[in-house]
Amino acid sequence: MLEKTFQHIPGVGEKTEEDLWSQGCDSWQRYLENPGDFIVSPLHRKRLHAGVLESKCRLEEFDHEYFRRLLGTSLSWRAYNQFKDHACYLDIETTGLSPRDSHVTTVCLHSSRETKNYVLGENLNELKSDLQDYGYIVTFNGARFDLPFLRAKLAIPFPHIHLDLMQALHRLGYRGGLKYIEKQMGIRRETDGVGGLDAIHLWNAYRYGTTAEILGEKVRGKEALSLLIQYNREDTVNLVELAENTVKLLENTLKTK
DNA sequence: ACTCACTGAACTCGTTTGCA
DNA sequence: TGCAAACGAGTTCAGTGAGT
Repeated sequence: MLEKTFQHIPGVGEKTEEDLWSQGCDSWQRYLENPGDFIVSPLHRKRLHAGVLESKCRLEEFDHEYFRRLLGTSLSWRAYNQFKDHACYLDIETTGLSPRDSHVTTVCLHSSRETKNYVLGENLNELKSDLQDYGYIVTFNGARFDLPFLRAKLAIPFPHIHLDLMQALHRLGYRGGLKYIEKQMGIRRETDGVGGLDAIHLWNAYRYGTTAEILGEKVRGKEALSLLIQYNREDTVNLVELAENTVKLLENTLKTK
């Protein structure tokens, strides 16, 4: 999908890209082979040629910062398939909603290579350097929650291409939270019924020895942490199927245009 | 409960097109 | 070549909604 995208080239918008596609110009390669076959204004021709050549080079180098800058948030999904091997899926749990008076308690980072959990007071400080191994991040509502939280609390920069599935699914007409949309798409989870507020209770049960009542069961200590990690892990691992479905659906909306 | 990035509508401004 | 109309990209801003 990325290699048929022209909108990231400065001066080229949705209309010009649609116009190129309707003329049969459906990839960078096709444009470079026979640029004269396609009717575009002289200004667009100049920009397209330079833009397509540069895009090809940057993709060969997997220059995620280049594509992050030019694709922006609404088109980041188009780079998903090309950057899948460089992608990680991220979800965090915290003690509240605001970074001002809350902490990050656990984080899960999932990729094709490994699934790693980070826990406050244990290995949370490893997250920042581990993230440098990736060029693409997938989250659910991460643009407004996970990433700003990590920036504020752990000073983590995010030069990655970011696919926020909530925003992408919103454009497809899906409303509601992660668990609700998972159900709609037939994605199952072991920790069904556990929510974000429970994650706070589980952390307190682990850290301060209080008792948390989760799905009618009383848990505390290591058992509470173990359930919190499992919940965090499922939130993250399920993003893979959700991302695959979302990107396919977005591709279909373009085909039916 | 609190936060703020994103969306979409409305607008501006530069470019292209069509005609004489 | 010059002009006016049409088009499209970019910018601004208010409202929305889901995370723990």
